[in-house]
Amino acid sequence: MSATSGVRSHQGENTRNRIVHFAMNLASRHGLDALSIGELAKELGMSKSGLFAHFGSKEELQIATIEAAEETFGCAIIESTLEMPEGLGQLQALLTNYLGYLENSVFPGGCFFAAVAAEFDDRPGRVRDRIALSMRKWRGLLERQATIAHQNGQLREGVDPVQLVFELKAFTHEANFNLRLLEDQGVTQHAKVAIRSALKAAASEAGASVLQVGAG
Amino acid sequence: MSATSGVRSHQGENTRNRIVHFAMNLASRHGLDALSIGELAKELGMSKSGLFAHFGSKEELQIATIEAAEETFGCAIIESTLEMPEGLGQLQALLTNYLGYLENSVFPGGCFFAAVAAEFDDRPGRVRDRIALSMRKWRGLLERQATIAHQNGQLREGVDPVQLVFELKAFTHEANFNLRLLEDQGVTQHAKVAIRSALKAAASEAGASVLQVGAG
DNA sequence: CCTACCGATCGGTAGG
DNA sequence: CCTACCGATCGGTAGG
Repeated sequence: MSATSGVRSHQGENTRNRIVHFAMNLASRHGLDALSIGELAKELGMSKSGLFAHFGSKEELQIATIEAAEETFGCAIIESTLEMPEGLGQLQALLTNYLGYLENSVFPGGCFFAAVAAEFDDRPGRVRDRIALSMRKWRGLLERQATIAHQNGQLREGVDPVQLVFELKAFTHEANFNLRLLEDQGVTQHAKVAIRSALKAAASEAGASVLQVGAG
Repeated sequence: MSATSGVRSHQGENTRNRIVHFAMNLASRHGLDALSIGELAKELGMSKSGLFAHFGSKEELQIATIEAAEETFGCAIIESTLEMPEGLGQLQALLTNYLGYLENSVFPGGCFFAAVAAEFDDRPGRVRDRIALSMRKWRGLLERQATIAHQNGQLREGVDPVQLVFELKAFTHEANFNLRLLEDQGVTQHAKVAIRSALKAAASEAGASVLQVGAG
């Protein structure tokens, strides 16, 4: 990156980033529909039409918000695993990072995608499609590592990588759900126990050697 | 019930029931907040204020809608299990019925409670509290049967009934989630396989004899 | 980025 | 149950 490339960052882009970042945190708590352009403008100290001009429609604002959340999700959960050897170890790391993302409240309203997926799952359109794309990417990442684990002989015979990922992902979603609505003590503990025992049950001897004992 | 007791059913109650029933199906798709009194009145062919008079506030309408959904949930899932012997068999039947409730679209938007729980989990108030009560009742029912199974020697030593219910409930929620957003083929199949193998792994010899082989 | 404005719809009320 | 209405807010536009 050259010293002058920063010139390309117009002030408009910075403002847009500020808007989207604020919208992302708000949407994790109250949903993408409760994102009112007027309220957003008031809280950011700008005029409604000034904010609106950055997007052109509420739908565009919602999609930009989803894309920003996807990047935040990637930084919190995926990025640190990319240098690990692929397979069972990376799969376990992704799940551990997801639970950390819940515990650390990376979004103030819990998992952004769980929240907006439930909100839009019955409303066809571009917003729903963009959310579904994010969810498929995440599931694909988990399934890819489970499949590599399978190919590397890290899973016991007869273990279906897709079925395994269904079960592991179920535990992470249930943790988010219980944490948000029921505010249980140590609810992520249930998820950690479930994930650890599912991974141990699925691992071959070669696989067991790469599992972190203390982690989820 | 005497032949004249029906006189107590005022016409107002019938209208109220019609409203709540319609609201319940609408809310399973678009949420309890999108329940607009004006739209609801239009679709039911009555005036806004006429409909409003039955509840006095939108919050009361939302709570009445949750209570109606709880009854529908009970009829679809719980009622038929009450005459079964308690323990592992009833636990399995409740889970099987839940998956049937998804497959049969008892609510047009999937599981009513999963939808509204995600919507209100970050909005303190009476609506959220009523949703949380429903969820705790349902979880309590599952934990009760798992505990009875434990006491009856239907579970293997070392199996924690609460942990077991966490895992089983996770599979049912994941099925609802995938079914709504990702519209996967045979997604309840993953849940059925997961539930069956979790129950089999948790069951003692005595427990295994009460499990239905074909069921979830 | 702004002010000023549009029609539509919101929850809720007055009065019958 | 109704008509008629309230103030507030919605997404979006005109014009600068």
